[in-house]
Formats: sequence, C-alpha cells, structure tokens
Amino acid sequence: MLQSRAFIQTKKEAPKDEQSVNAKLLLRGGYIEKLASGVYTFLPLGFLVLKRIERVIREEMDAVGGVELLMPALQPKELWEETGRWASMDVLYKIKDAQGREFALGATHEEVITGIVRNRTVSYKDLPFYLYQMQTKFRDELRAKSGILRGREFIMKDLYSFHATEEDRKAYYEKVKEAYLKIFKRCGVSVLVAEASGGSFSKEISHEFQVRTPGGEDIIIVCSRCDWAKNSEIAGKRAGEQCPSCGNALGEERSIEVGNIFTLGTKFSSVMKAFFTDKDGTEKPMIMGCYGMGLSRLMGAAAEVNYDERGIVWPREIAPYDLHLIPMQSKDAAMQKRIAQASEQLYQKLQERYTVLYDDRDASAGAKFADADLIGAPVRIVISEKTLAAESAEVKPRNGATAKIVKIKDIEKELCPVIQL
RNA sequence: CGGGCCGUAGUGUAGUGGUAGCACGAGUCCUUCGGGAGGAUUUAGCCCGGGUUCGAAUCCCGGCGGCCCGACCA
Repeated sequence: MLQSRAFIQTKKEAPKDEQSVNAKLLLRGGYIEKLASGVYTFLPLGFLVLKRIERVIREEMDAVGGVELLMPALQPKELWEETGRWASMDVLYKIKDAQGREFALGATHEEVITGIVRNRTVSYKDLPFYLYQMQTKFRDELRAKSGILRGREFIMKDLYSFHATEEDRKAYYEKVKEAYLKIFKRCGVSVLVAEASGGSFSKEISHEFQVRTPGGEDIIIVCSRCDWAKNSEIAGKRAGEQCPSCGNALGEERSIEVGNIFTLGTKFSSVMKAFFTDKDGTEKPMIMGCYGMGLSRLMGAAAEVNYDERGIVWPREIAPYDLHLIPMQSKDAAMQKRIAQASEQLYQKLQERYTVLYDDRDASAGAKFADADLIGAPVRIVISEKTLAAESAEVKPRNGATAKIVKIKDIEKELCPVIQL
C-alpha cells in the first residue's frame, strides 16, 4: 500500500485529555478516531489490525469446531423479556421504532442464539454444536474509559455451545480455554487465567483471561511463583497472604480482562424452552456454555503492553503491515531515480509474500522514521544512496534489535526469522 | 450514578475585562534530504444559551461535551 494513499495521518502530540496508553498511541498513529466517549472509528490502519485479530480468532474458533454466523444487533423487547433481562440488565440500550415498538441494541446474544436454536427440532444426535460470531456490541456503560478498552460500542467474538450432557460441556469448556490461550499468544499478549464469579449467569465460577498491565481496570490477586490467579472480587485472599496452591506470596495487580468464559448450564435453555430429545425419548433443556472475547479490547490491550517511547511495537501476527518500506531521497537526480527504481522493484517483489506499507511521500528522513516507529510495523526496510552503493537495504526490526545492511537479493532470507508467515 | 479536573484553528498551547497570538498540520513557491529540515506566503479557532458590563475567550448562572477517581460491569 502506498502510504500517500492509505489515509494515514499521524499526530505529533496526543490529545491532551487522553491518559491511557492505548488511546494516546492509537490516536496518534492514526489507528482510531473518537466520535464520542467510548465510541471510536477504526480508521484504515486500525481496521487492518482488527481484521488480523479477527483472522486469528476465526482460525482458532474453527479449530475447535466453531461455526460462524452473524446475528442481528437489533433485538425485540419481547425476546429480552423472556429471560427478565429487559428489566435487569442496566447497560442495555433501548430504542423505539416509528411504530413505538421497542428494541434493544445487542449487548450480548444469549437470548437471540437460544431463540434460534429452539426453533428447530434437535435430537441428542445433533449435539453438541458450537456457534460463534464477531459483532459490534452496545452497552450503555455509565463510564466509558481507557480508550478502546471500555467502550459503549465495541467488537466482540461470542461463542455459544450446546450440549446433551454436563460432562460434554465441561470438556468443551476446557478445549475453548486452550483455544483462547493460543489466540492471546498469537496476538502478542500474555494472559493469566483467573477464576472469577459467574456473574448473573451462574453460581459456578467463570474464567477470565487477564493481561497484566498498569493500564488495566481489573484487580487480580496473583501468585508470585505459580499461575494461581483470581479476580479480587472473589479471591478471598489478599496481597501478602500465602498462595493456596504453592505457598508463595500473593500480589495484587491491575489487569485487562480480554476474555471471559462461562458455564450457562440450562439457565437460558430452560426458561426459553430450547429442548432436545434425549436417547430415552424425553425432552430436556440443552446444556450451554458461552465464551466471550473483546476484539477491540484485545487490540487496545496489545498496544497497551507492546510499545516504547516512540510508539507501538505490534506483535507480528496482528500488525497492520508486515513491512514498512522507506525509500530515502537524494539531492542527486540520477541517484534519486535509482533509489526509486530499486525500491519500487523491491516493493513489488515483497508484496508477493508480505503486506507492505510503502512510504512514497516526499517527506524528510526524520519524519518518515518517526512515523514508522509510531505506526510500529514489525520490520522497517530503508533504501538509500548509502545502502544502494552496496546493492543493499537496511533491515531493522521494530522490537529494538539493531539494523542490518542486507543485500537486496537476500532480503527475504533475512526476513524469514523475523516474520515467517 | 457520586466526586474532581477541563473545554481557544485538525492537534498542542498563549491570552484572566479592551485589536485572539504562537507552534505543528494542511495549501503554494524556493531551498533541503539518514531521526519530526529552513525561508516566503496562505488557510483555519474562543462548545452552546443566558446574565453582568460601555466592552466578555476572560466574571456569574444554566446546559452540553471530554478526561480522571469511585460505584457499576453479560
């Protein structure tokens, strides 16, 4: 992509009223734009990141048998009244159409998915099945905060599983837990699995996937040595006390909840009459689980833990572009032409295997470098009069490793270890 | 929802009762070209409403909006 055409505009300074790291960096880098508190546009650059996160999630969801669908955001009041959540869910946006009919903007989709599932006759032979979607959710948060970490409109992946037996549900829950760990690893955030309350869903505990960082709004109690972690709301332990698992000291840390998986049991299926016919011919409510993951929040969290004083350092798999190719300018017209030719050629070549942002702008070296660091593609490639003298280019990983001068014909070999695809 | 701070060009700021200024950005021209280059020139702003005053960006009241703390958080 030509940078001059990519609708990227970076800013030298962050808006003064933003405190959170993700908001400052993403706003400055031209990834997002704020429309209202907790409501953001994903600009082309940000949308690329989102799509790459989406791809990772989709691959891992498909790998555990998930089948993707897309449910409506506009949901009739009657559906929500079936479970009593029209009245009890205080973050629900409620709207009226011109006829006076009332709708909720989807804050979550248990009602909708259960409504779909009960409309078909299901036998135990059809179970289990797993349905998921990635969609914009609306929640009327009393206080949106921290950039895209807690919006009133945000993008979420929600998976719902339907089972004939509790054992099966439990086994799947563990499988999803593993899939989640893979997703977060691929997205460049290390998570802790913390036990948390089942909320209004269940008396059973749920599991939260927590990214430890000062920018987080959750408080978790964690062991300094083993992987014991609980949300402070149910921990029953405090910092300084002994870890119940290994005896070491417990600490308290801030973290971002990037995923949460729940046991639903028959809470929704029994109330909404989503039954299946079991082996013995009797009708039983399906046993359900639900598994949430915030895509936009994950993007924010990734920025929140992968940055330095110059900007974002995107994890390889979710970077907007694999490579940032920068031709330098030269005062010598002939040389200028050679640089342009060589970099054009390299640009074409690299695009066969990588996504490349090509800085074709007529800007100073400093400006180009500063933008490259801020945007944070994993590798920067510079072609200049200097490098060209040796038929080479400079290859510099964004993660702090030093720059290397590499023969242009050998560049792909050099890239392999850094961004193998 | 309670509390705090804050609203001046796209962004960051100055102006505290008397001509709205600067920097970055954006446009044009010239020069420059390995870490946000220099000069010339242009562009663009006081959140809204009311009040006080000869006069309000500035003082007062009310809205609206943003950020932060807390509460809340399928």
